[in-house]
Amino acid sequence: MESTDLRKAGLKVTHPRMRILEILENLDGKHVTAEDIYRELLEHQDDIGLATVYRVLTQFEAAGLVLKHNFEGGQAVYELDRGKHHDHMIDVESGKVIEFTSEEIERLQREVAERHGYQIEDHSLVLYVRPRKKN
Amino acid sequence: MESTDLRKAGLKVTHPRMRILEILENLDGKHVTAEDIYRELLEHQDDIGLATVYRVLTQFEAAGLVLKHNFEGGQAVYELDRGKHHDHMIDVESGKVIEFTSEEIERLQREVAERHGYQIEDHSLVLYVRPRKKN
DNA sequence: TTGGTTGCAAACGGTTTGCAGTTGC
DNA sequence: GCAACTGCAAACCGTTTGCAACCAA
Repeated sequence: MESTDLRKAGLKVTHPRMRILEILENLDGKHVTAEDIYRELLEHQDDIGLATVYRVLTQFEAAGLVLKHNFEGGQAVYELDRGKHHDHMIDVESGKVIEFTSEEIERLQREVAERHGYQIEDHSLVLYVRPRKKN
Repeated sequence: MESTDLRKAGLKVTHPRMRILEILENLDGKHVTAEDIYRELLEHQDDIGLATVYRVLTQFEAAGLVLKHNFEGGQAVYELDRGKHHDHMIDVESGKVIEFTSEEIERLQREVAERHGYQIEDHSLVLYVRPRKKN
C-alpha cells in the first residue's frame, strides 16, 4: 500500500497521509484509536495535529482504505481494510481483540434479514468473551 | 413493573424513577434516547433534569432493569429488559429498529468462541438492512 | 498558481460530575 | 434525622470545524 492508493482515492500525497498509512500497515491485525496514532507520530517527532489524524482517518474510511469500529461506546478504533471481511471477539479480561469469520453465521444473517423482507447492507457482530473455565 | 422493582434493586422510590419507568413501559419495543425521555417528561410538566434521566438510566441498567445499546456511534438508546434476549436489525432507510432472535446464530457464536478457547460473556449483533429490491 | 491540506484553537454534542438543597424512609 | 436523591451548571472527552498559513501538482 502506497502513494498510488492515495492518488487512486483522489487524495494528494502528503506527509501526514503517508505516515498514517505506514503506521496502519505496521499493525498486523491490531486496532488503534486516533490518539494511538497521534502519540506514535509524536514519538517520531512528526509534527502532525490530532485534528489531521481524524481528518485523514475519515478520508481513508470514505476511500475504503480503512475500517472504523465503535466497540463499547468509547473511542472509535481503526484498522486497514485488507479486503477479507471478519468479525471481532473481545477478551474482556485482557482487552485483546480476536478476528474471526463464519460463513455460516453470515448465511443465517442473510436468511433472517430476508425473512423480514430486507437485504443486508452491513452488519456488526462483536462477541465479548472470557477465557474458558477449565471446570 | 412497579415500585417493588425499584426497592428490589436497592433504589428509593422517587418520582423521577417512577416516571421514567412508566415511560419505558409504554414503549412496547421502541428504543429511546435519554433526551427522548427528557422531552417526554417536559411535555408532561415533570420538572426532572436531563442529568437525572442519565443517572436513573445508568442505575436501571446496573440493576438489570434496562438494556443500553450503542448503535452507530451517536446517542445511546435504551429499552426495558423484558427478559427475552434478542438482536437488532436497523432499516437504514427509515431508521426503524426490528428485533429478532436466532437460536442457531447464538449456537454458532458459542461454537466460534469455544473454538478459540473462550466463553461468551455478552455479544452485540446489529444488521443494517434495506428493504429488499424486487428485481 | 491555486485548490487541497494542515495546525491550532475553539466549538460541538452526548454524557458525567460537584455541589447545595430536597426527600424518602 | 440522615443518607439517598435531585436540579443546575460546569466539566468532560472524543471528535469536528473555522481559519489563516502552507504546499503538492
